[in-house]
Amino acid sequence: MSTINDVARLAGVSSMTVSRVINNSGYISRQTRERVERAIAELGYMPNALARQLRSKRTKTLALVLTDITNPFFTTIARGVEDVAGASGFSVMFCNTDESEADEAEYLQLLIQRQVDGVLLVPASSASDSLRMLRAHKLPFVVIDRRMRASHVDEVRCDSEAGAYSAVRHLIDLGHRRIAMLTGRKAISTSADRIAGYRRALAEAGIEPDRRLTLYGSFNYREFNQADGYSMAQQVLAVTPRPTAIFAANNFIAFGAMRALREAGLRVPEDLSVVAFDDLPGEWVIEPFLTVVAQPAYEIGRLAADLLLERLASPKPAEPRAVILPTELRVRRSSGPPPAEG
Amino acid sequence: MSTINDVARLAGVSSMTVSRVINNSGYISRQTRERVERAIAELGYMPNALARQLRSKRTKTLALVLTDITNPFFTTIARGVEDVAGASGFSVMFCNTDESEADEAEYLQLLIQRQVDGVLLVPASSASDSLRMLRAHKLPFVVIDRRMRASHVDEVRCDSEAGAYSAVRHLIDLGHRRIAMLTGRKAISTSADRIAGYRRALAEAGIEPDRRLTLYGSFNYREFNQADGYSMAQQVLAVTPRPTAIFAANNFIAFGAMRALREAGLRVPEDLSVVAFDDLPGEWVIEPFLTVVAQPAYEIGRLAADLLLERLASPKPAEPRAVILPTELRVRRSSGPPPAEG
DNA sequence: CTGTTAGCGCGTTCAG
DNA sequence: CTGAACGCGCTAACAG
Repeated sequence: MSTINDVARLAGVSSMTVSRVINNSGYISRQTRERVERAIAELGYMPNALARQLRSKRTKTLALVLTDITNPFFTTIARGVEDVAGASGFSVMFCNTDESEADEAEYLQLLIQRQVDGVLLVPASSASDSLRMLRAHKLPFVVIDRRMRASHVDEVRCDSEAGAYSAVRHLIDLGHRRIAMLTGRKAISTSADRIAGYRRALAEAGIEPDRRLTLYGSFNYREFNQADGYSMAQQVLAVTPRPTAIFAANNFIAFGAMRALREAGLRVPEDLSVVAFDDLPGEWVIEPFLTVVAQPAYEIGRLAADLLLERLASPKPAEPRAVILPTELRVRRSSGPPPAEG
Repeated sequence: MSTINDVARLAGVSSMTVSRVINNSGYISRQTRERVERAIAELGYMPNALARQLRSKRTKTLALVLTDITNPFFTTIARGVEDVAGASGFSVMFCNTDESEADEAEYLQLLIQRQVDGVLLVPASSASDSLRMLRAHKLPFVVIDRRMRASHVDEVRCDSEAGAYSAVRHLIDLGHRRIAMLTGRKAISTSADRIAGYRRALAEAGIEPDRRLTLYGSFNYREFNQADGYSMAQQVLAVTPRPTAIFAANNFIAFGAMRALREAGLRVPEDLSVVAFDDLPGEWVIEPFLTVVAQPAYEIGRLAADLLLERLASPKPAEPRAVILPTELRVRRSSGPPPAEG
C-alpha cells in the first residue's frame, strides 16, 4: 500500500535513508533510525519485494521442479529442500511436471522469467533440452534423483543400481530364481539403473534373465499410479513357469502389484515374494509389511539445497559435484523363501 | 539476459512494439510482428516477470499457507489448488507453518512483500491476527479446513462436528459405551468441533462423558506426529475401566495409538476398536485397515482456489461465502463390537 | 551520517 | 499501425 517514499516523507528524510534502515546497510544515527522506524510502524509499511528484486537482481527464491508432490518420496525431499532454503532466507517454488517433458519445459520458462536464483530439478527425461535452457540463461541448478545423459552437472541422488542389486540379491539368497522386475518409464534413468542392478544380481548368480519378466511402465503419469503395477503384475503372472518373486521399481507399482496378487488369490510371501524401491514414512504405516530399498529422501533434499546455495554464494563456478547416497534394504514380511516345487 | 530493448534494437523497432507483440495487444503489421518474433527467437529472449509485475501490479501468484505439506491430507489439498490455479495461469507458493503462529505471521509478511495476488490459509490458530494483517493490506484470502473466531470470511472446509458424530455414532451402534477421544491442539477449531460431535453422539445415547477419556495433543508440531497419539493412547489405556474404543482426531494420532495398542498386547478390533479422521490416498495402502471419516481433500483445494480466483476476477467485494463439505464414514476392519464383559 | 541522480525492465498514455 | 516519454518502487554509486 504505502511506499518507501511515503515513509520518507513522514519521517522527514530521503527514501535512501529509509532504504538503509530497512536493509541495515550503512551508518545511520540512532535518532533518524528511530524516526524512520516509527514512520514505518505508523504506516504499516512493507517493502515491495518485486521492486527490490528488480533492482538487486536477486529474488532469494529457489525452484524445485519435480514430477509429483503427491508422491511421499518427493514430498519428503521437498521438506528437506524447504528447511535448508528457509534457514538461509530463501523461498521455494514447487512445480509438478507429472513426468511430462512439455510441462517441465514450460515450468522452466516460467522460472526463468520469474528470475529465480536457482533450480532443483528432478528431470522428466534424461534428454538435455532442459539443461540447455537452464545454461543458456545462466541459471544455476542441481539435478536430483535421476541421471542426465549430459554429465558434468551438479547432482544428488541414490545409487539405484546398487539398491536394486541388493534387493534382488536378497531374493536370490532366499532361494528365488525366477524374479520379475516391474519398472517405470524407459526414459527415466532410475528405471535403467535399477534394471542394471537387477541384471547384475541375476548374472552373478548364474541366472539367465527371462525377457518376459522385465516390464516397463507405459504411462502418462496422472493415470498411472497403481494401474500400471496392477497390469504389469497380471502380465508376469501369466508367464509360465510363473515367477516366484516380484521386484517393483517403486511403491506405487508395488501396491498395484499387490492388488493383482490378491485378486489372483496368491498369498505374499507364501506363494510369491514382493520387494519394492522406496519406503513410506513411518507415520503413515501401521505395521510396515513391504520389504523395501529405502532412499534417504529428506537427506537428498537437504544436500541438494545445500549444494545449490553453495553455488549461489560462491562467485566462481567450481567443478560439478555428484553426491551419490547409499540405499538401505529393509527386510520385512513381504519377502520369504519361494514355495516348494510342485 | 537480454532485455526488451535488445530485441527492439535487433528488430529495428521500439521496445513498445516488442511489448505489443509479446502481449498480443494493439495492432501490429504482419511484417513487423515477424521481424520481432525472429529477433526474440534469435536472442532467446524471455520477458522479465518482475518488471512486468512491478508495472502491472499483479503477480499471477497465489500462496497456500498450511501446516505441513508432508501430511497427505494437505498434500492432496495442495494438488487441488495447484490444478485449478495452473489452469488459470496462476502459480502457487507453498508455505509450511508447522502449526506455529509465529511462522504463519512471518510467512504472511513475506507474501505481502512479494505481492501475491491472494492467499489460501490453513490457520495455525483461530485467533485473527493473521486476518488483520491480510485485511490491512487488502489481500484477498480464503480460509481452509478450519474456522476462525472472526466470522465473515470466505472459507472452505468439512463439517468436523458431523463427521465426528458419525464416527462416534458408529461405535455406539456397535455397542461401545466407553469411547476415548484423542485430539489435536486445543487452539485448532477442528479439535473443538470434533469434540463437540463426539459429545453430541454420547449425549444422544445417554452416555455420561468421562473427562479422563478426552485428551488434547500438546505439540509442537515437528515433534508431534505419532508420538502424541502414542502417549495419549497409553494414558487412556491406564484409565479404569478401560475404554473399549478410541476415536482419533487424525491419522497420525491413530497410527501412534495403534502402536501403543500393539505394544500393550491389545488386538484391534477384538479387544479395542479404533476409528480415525482422515483417510490415506488409496495408492499408498495395500489393504486399508482403519475405519475412517474421510474428507474430500482434493475437492477442498479445488473449491478454495476457485473461490479465491473468483474473488480476484470480480471487481466488487461480494458477501463472504462459506463452503461446508460433508465427510464420509468408511467402515473397515479396525472397528467392531466391544469385547464381551469379563 | 545523509541526500541526489540514475536506472533495473517493462507497460500505460498519449502523439503521431 | 508505431514511437516517445514517463514512472512502477526500490537501491547502487556517488557526492557532500
